[in-house]
Amino acid sequence: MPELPEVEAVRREVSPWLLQRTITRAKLLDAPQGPKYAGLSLLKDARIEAVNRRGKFIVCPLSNGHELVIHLGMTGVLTRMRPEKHGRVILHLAESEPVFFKDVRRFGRFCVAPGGDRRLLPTLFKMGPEPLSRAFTVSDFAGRLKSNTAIKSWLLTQRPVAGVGNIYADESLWRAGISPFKPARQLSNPEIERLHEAIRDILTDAVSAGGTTIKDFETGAGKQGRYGQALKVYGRAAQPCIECGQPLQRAVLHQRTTVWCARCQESSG
DNA sequence: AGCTGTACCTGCAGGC
DNA sequence: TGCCTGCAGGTACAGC
Repeated sequence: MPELPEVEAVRREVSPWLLQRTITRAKLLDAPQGPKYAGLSLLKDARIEAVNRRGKFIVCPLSNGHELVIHLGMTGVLTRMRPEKHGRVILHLAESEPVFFKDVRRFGRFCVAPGGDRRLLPTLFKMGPEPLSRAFTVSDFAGRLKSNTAIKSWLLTQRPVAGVGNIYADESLWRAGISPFKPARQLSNPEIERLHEAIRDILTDAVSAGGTTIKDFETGAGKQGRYGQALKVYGRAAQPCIECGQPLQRAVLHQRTTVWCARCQESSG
Protein backbone atom coordinates (compact mmCIF):
# COMPACT_ATOMS: atom_id res chain seq x y z
CA MET A 1 0.00 0.00 0.00
CA PRO A 2 1.88 2.64 1.43
CA GLU A 3 4.19 5.52 1.12
CA LEU A 4 5.04 7.84 3.99
CA PRO A 5 1.58 9.41 4.44
CA GLU A 6 -0.21 6.06 4.37
CA VAL A 7 2.26 4.50 6.80
CA GLU A 8 1.90 7.50 9.08
CA ALA A 9 -1.89 7.05 9.04
CA VAL A 10 -1.42 3.41 9.99
CA ARG A 11 1.08 4.31 12.71
CA ARG A 12 -1.34 6.77 14.30
CA GLU A 13 -4.13 4.27 14.18
CA VAL A 14 -2.25 1.36 15.71
CA SER A 15 -0.29 3.31 18.32
CA PRO A 16 -3.01 3.04 20.96
CA TRP A 17 -3.31 -0.69 20.30
CA LEU A 18 0.39 -1.30 20.91
CA LEU A 19 1.90 1.45 23.03
CA GLN A 20 3.05 0.19 26.45
CA ARG A 21 1.48 -3.20 25.81
CA THR A 22 3.39 -6.34 26.65
CA ILE A 23 3.63 -9.00 23.96
CA THR A 24 2.84 -12.40 25.40
CA ARG A 25 3.55 -14.24 22.18
CA ALA A 26 4.07 -13.61 18.46
CA LYS A 27 2.71 -16.45 16.36
CA LEU A 28 3.74 -16.98 12.77
CA LEU A 29 0.89 -17.93 10.49
CA ASP A 30 1.35 -18.58 6.77
CA ALA A 31 4.48 -16.46 6.42
CA PRO A 32 7.50 -16.72 4.15
CA GLN A 33 10.62 -18.29 5.61
CA GLY A 34 13.65 -16.10 6.00
CA PRO A 35 14.67 -12.64 7.15
CA LYS A 36 11.33 -10.99 6.53
CA TYR A 37 9.93 -12.73 9.61
CA ALA A 38 13.14 -13.31 11.57
CA GLY A 39 13.51 -13.08 15.32
CA LEU A 40 9.88 -13.12 16.41
CA SER A 41 10.73 -15.28 19.43
CA LEU A 42 12.51 -12.20 20.83
CA LEU A 43 9.12 -10.50 21.17
CA LYS A 44 8.00 -12.73 24.03
CA ASP A 45 7.41 -10.75 27.23
CA ALA A 46 8.70 -7.53 25.63
CA ARG A 47 6.88 -4.27 26.26
CA ILE A 48 6.40 -1.88 23.34
CA GLU A 49 7.98 1.40 24.41
CA ALA A 50 7.10 3.47 21.33
CA VAL A 51 5.46 3.20 17.93
CA ASN A 52 7.64 5.20 15.57
CA ARG A 53 7.88 5.60 11.82
CA ARG A 54 11.05 5.83 9.74
CA GLY A 55 10.26 6.36 6.08
CA LYS A 56 7.82 3.60 5.20
CA PHE A 57 8.88 1.41 8.13
CA ILE A 58 7.10 1.21 11.47
CA VAL A 59 9.75 0.78 14.15
CA CYS A 60 8.91 -0.15 17.74
CA PRO A 61 11.63 -0.06 20.39
CA LEU A 62 11.09 -2.77 22.97
CA SER A 63 11.78 -2.99 26.69
CA ASN A 64 14.30 -5.80 26.09
CA GLY A 65 16.50 -3.66 23.86
CA HIS A 66 15.34 -5.18 20.59
CA GLU A 67 13.29 -3.44 17.89
CA LEU A 68 10.15 -4.62 16.15
CA VAL A 69 10.34 -3.57 12.48
CA ILE A 70 7.25 -3.67 10.27
CA HIS A 71 7.07 -2.86 6.57
CA LEU A 72 3.70 -3.05 4.84
CA GLY A 73 5.14 -3.78 1.41
CA MET A 74 2.39 -3.24 -1.13
CA THR A 75 -0.50 -4.92 0.66
CA GLY A 76 0.35 -5.14 4.36
CA VAL A 77 -2.35 -4.35 6.92
CA LEU A 78 -2.37 -4.21 10.73
CA THR A 79 -5.80 -5.10 12.00
CA ARG A 80 -7.63 -6.33 15.07
CA MET A 81 -9.96 -8.44 12.96
CA ARG A 82 -8.70 -11.97 12.34
CA PRO A 83 -8.09 -12.23 8.58
CA GLU A 84 -9.81 -15.05 6.71
CA LYS A 85 -6.87 -15.27 4.33
CA HIS A 86 -3.29 -14.02 4.08
CA GLY A 87 -2.76 -13.61 7.84
CA ARG A 88 0.99 -13.71 8.50
CA VAL A 89 1.46 -12.91 12.21
CA ILE A 90 -0.65 -12.78 15.37
CA LEU A 91 0.66 -10.52 18.08
CA HIS A 92 -0.84 -11.65 21.39
CA LEU A 93 -0.89 -8.83 23.92
CA ALA A 94 -1.36 -8.92 27.70
CA GLU A 95 -4.78 -7.64 28.77
CA SER A 96 -5.61 -6.50 25.25
CA GLU A 97 -6.98 -7.83 21.98
CA PRO A 98 -4.44 -9.36 19.60
CA VAL A 99 -3.17 -7.52 16.55
CA PHE A 100 -2.87 -9.28 13.19
CA PHE A 101 -0.50 -8.63 10.32
CA LYS A 102 -2.12 -9.47 7.00
CA ASP A 103 -0.28 -9.28 3.69
CA VAL A 104 -1.74 -10.61 0.45
CA ARG A 105 1.32 -10.29 -1.76
CA ARG A 106 3.96 -11.20 0.87
CA PHE A 107 6.12 -8.18 0.06
CA GLY A 108 5.80 -6.96 3.61
CA ARG A 109 8.02 -7.63 6.58
CA PHE A 110 7.46 -8.19 10.28
CA CYS A 111 10.73 -8.92 12.04
CA VAL A 112 12.91 -8.11 15.00
CA ALA A 113 16.18 -6.22 14.72
CA PRO A 114 18.18 -7.66 17.62
CA GLY A 115 19.57 -4.89 19.77
CA GLY A 116 18.10 -2.41 17.31
CA ASP A 117 20.80 -3.35 14.80
CA ARG A 118 19.37 -2.38 11.42
CA ARG A 119 22.26 -3.52 9.26
CA LEU A 120 20.23 -6.45 7.97
CA LEU A 121 17.58 -4.00 6.69
CA PRO A 122 19.60 -2.25 3.98
CA THR A 123 16.96 0.25 2.89
CA LEU A 124 16.29 1.30 6.46
CA PHE A 125 19.99 1.41 7.24
CA LYS A 126 20.92 3.64 4.31
CA MET A 127 17.79 5.77 4.39
CA GLY A 128 17.93 9.53 3.94
CA PRO A 129 16.41 12.02 6.39
CA GLU A 130 12.75 12.29 7.27
CA PRO A 131 11.27 14.78 4.80
CA LEU A 132 9.13 16.47 7.44
CA SER A 133 11.96 16.87 9.93
CA ARG A 134 14.45 19.72 10.30
CA ALA A 135 17.18 17.35 9.15
CA PHE A 136 15.82 17.55 5.59
CA THR A 137 17.55 20.69 4.39
CA VAL A 138 18.21 21.84 0.83
CA SER A 139 21.97 21.50 1.28
CA ASP A 140 21.72 17.99 2.73
CA PHE A 141 19.36 17.02 -0.08
CA ALA A 142 21.71 18.43 -2.71
CA GLY A 143 24.54 16.37 -1.26
CA ARG A 144 22.50 13.21 -1.62
CA LEU A 145 21.71 13.74 -5.29
CA LYS A 146 25.19 12.77 -6.51
CA SER A 147 24.01 9.91 -8.67
CA ASN A 148 23.79 9.28 -12.38
CA THR A 149 20.48 7.47 -11.86
CA ALA A 150 17.29 9.12 -13.11
CA ILE A 151 15.92 11.36 -10.36
CA LYS A 152 12.68 9.45 -10.03
CA SER A 153 14.45 6.10 -9.62
CA TRP A 154 16.88 7.67 -7.21
CA LEU A 155 14.05 9.01 -5.04
CA LEU A 156 12.53 5.53 -4.90
CA THR A 157 15.72 4.10 -3.38
CA GLN A 158 14.95 6.09 -0.19
CA ARG A 159 18.56 7.27 -0.06
CA PRO A 160 18.12 11.00 -0.75
CA VAL A 161 15.02 11.29 1.43
CA ALA A 162 12.81 8.83 3.31
CA GLY A 163 9.30 7.75 2.46
CA VAL A 164 8.80 8.82 -1.17
CA GLY A 165 7.25 6.13 -3.37
CA ASN A 166 5.73 5.93 -6.82
CA ILE A 167 2.78 8.28 -6.26
CA TYR A 168 4.58 11.06 -4.41
CA ALA A 169 7.67 10.86 -6.61
CA ASP A 170 5.56 11.58 -9.70
CA GLU A 171 3.56 14.26 -7.90
CA SER A 172 6.65 15.98 -6.50
CA LEU A 173 8.51 16.00 -9.83
CA TRP A 174 5.49 17.41 -11.61
CA ARG A 175 5.06 20.14 -8.98
CA ALA A 176 8.76 20.99 -9.26
CA GLY A 177 8.71 20.92 -13.08
CA ILE A 178 11.49 18.34 -13.37
CA SER A 179 11.70 15.44 -15.79
CA PRO A 180 11.63 12.10 -13.97
CA PHE A 181 14.34 10.89 -16.36
CA LYS A 182 16.90 13.57 -15.58
CA PRO A 183 20.00 12.17 -13.87
CA ALA A 184 19.92 13.20 -10.23
CA ARG A 185 23.31 14.87 -10.30
CA GLN A 186 22.26 17.09 -13.22
CA LEU A 187 19.58 18.91 -11.26
CA SER A 188 20.33 22.62 -11.00
CA ASN A 189 20.25 24.37 -7.65
CA PRO A 190 16.86 25.97 -8.37
CA GLU A 191 15.51 22.55 -9.34
CA ILE A 192 16.82 21.02 -6.13
CA GLU A 193 15.17 23.80 -4.14
CA ARG A 194 11.87 23.34 -5.96
CA LEU A 195 11.94 19.57 -5.50
CA HIS A 196 12.77 19.91 -1.82
CA GLU A 197 9.83 22.24 -1.30
CA ALA A 198 7.49 20.10 -3.41
CA ILE A 199 8.29 16.96 -1.43
CA ARG A 200 7.74 18.73 1.86
CA ASP A 201 4.51 20.43 0.79
CA ILE A 202 2.97 17.39 -0.86
CA LEU A 203 3.82 15.00 1.96
CA THR A 204 2.59 17.49 4.55
CA ASP A 205 -0.76 17.78 2.77
CA ALA A 206 -1.00 14.04 2.19
CA VAL A 207 -0.33 13.27 5.86
CA SER A 208 -3.04 15.77 6.81
CA ALA A 209 -5.43 14.03 4.43
CA GLY A 210 -4.66 10.61 5.87
CA GLY A 211 -2.87 9.45 2.72
CA THR A 212 -4.15 8.32 -0.66
CA THR A 213 -6.67 5.56 -1.23
CA ILE A 214 -6.01 4.19 -4.71
CA LYS A 215 -7.77 0.89 -4.77
CA ASP A 216 -8.40 -0.73 -1.48
CA PHE A 217 -5.91 0.90 0.82
CA GLU A 218 -7.33 1.36 4.19
CA THR A 219 -5.93 1.21 7.64
CA GLY A 220 -6.92 -1.67 9.89
CA ALA A 221 -10.04 0.09 11.11
CA GLY A 222 -11.08 0.98 7.58
CA LYS A 223 -10.25 4.67 7.36
CA GLN A 224 -9.87 6.01 3.84
CA GLY A 225 -7.17 8.42 2.75
CA ARG A 226 -8.46 11.62 1.16
CA TYR A 227 -5.40 12.73 -0.81
CA GLY A 228 -6.51 10.96 -4.00
CA GLN A 229 -8.55 13.97 -5.11
CA ALA A 230 -5.43 16.15 -4.88
CA LEU A 231 -3.35 14.01 -7.25
CA LYS A 232 -2.23 15.94 -10.32
CA VAL A 233 -0.46 13.27 -12.41
CA TYR A 234 -0.55 9.86 -10.74
CA GLY A 235 -3.28 7.77 -12.38
CA ARG A 236 -3.99 10.51 -14.96
CA ALA A 237 -2.03 9.27 -17.96
CA ALA A 238 -3.40 10.64 -21.25
CA GLN A 239 -5.56 13.16 -19.38
CA PRO A 240 -4.75 16.85 -19.77
CA CYS A 241 -2.05 18.39 -17.62
CA ILE A 242 -3.73 20.68 -15.11
CA GLU A 243 -1.13 23.38 -15.82
CA CYS A 244 -0.83 23.36 -19.60
CA GLY A 245 -3.57 21.11 -20.97
CA GLN A 246 -1.22 18.78 -22.85
CA PRO A 247 -1.99 15.06 -22.47
CA LEU A 248 0.13 13.54 -19.71
CA GLN A 249 2.71 10.97 -20.80
CA ARG A 250 3.10 7.48 -19.42
CA ALA A 251 6.18 5.29 -19.43
CA VAL A 252 7.77 2.55 -17.37
CA LEU A 253 10.88 3.61 -15.47
CA HIS A 254 12.63 1.04 -13.30
CA GLN A 255 9.61 -1.24 -13.60
CA ARG A 256 7.30 1.42 -12.22
CA THR A 257 4.63 3.30 -14.10
CA THR A 258 5.62 6.94 -14.44
CA VAL A 259 3.29 9.75 -15.43
CA TRP A 260 4.58 13.19 -16.35
CA CYS A 261 3.94 16.24 -18.49
CA ALA A 262 6.42 16.50 -21.35
CA ARG A 263 5.82 20.24 -21.60
CA CYS A 264 5.95 21.25 -17.92
CA GLN A 265 8.73 18.81 -17.01
CA GLU A 266 11.41 19.47 -19.59
CA SER A 267 14.59 17.43 -19.48
CA SER A 268 16.65 20.60 -19.43
CA GLY A 269 16.51 23.59 -17.13
C1' DA B 1 31.11 1.14 -5.32
C1' DG B 2 27.46 2.28 -8.46
C1' DC B 3 24.03 0.99 -11.39
C1' DT B 4 20.58 -2.17 -13.93
C1' DG B 5 17.63 -5.73 -14.32
C1' DT B 6 15.19 -9.24 -12.21
C1' DA B 7 12.87 -11.72 -8.45
C1' DC B 8 9.51 -12.07 -5.07
C1' DC B 9 3.71 -12.71 -4.64
C1' DT B 10 -1.57 -12.48 -5.27
C1' DG B 11 -5.65 -10.53 -7.13
C1' DC B 12 -8.25 -7.92 -10.24
C1' DA B 13 -9.85 -5.72 -14.53
C1' DG B 14 -10.25 -5.89 -19.30
C1' DG B 15 -9.95 -8.05 -23.92
C1' DC B 16 -11.07 -11.93 -26.64
C1' DT C 1 -17.81 -18.68 -18.70
C1' DG C 2 -12.84 -18.88 -18.98
C1' DC C 3 -8.33 -17.93 -20.43
C1' DC C 4 -4.85 -14.63 -21.15
C1' DT C 5 -2.33 -10.36 -20.35
C1' DG C 6 -1.10 -6.44 -17.92
C1' DC C 7 -1.16 -3.92 -13.84
C1' DA C 8 -0.71 -2.68 -8.66
C1' DG C 9 1.34 2.31 -3.41
C1' DG C 10 8.00 -1.92 -2.57
C1' DT C 11 12.36 -3.81 -1.47
C1' DA C 12 16.35 -7.12 -2.02
C1' DC C 13 19.92 -8.90 -4.51
C1' DA C 14 22.84 -10.81 -8.28
C1' DG C 15 25.81 -9.57 -11.69
C1' DC C 16 28.15 -6.37 -14.45
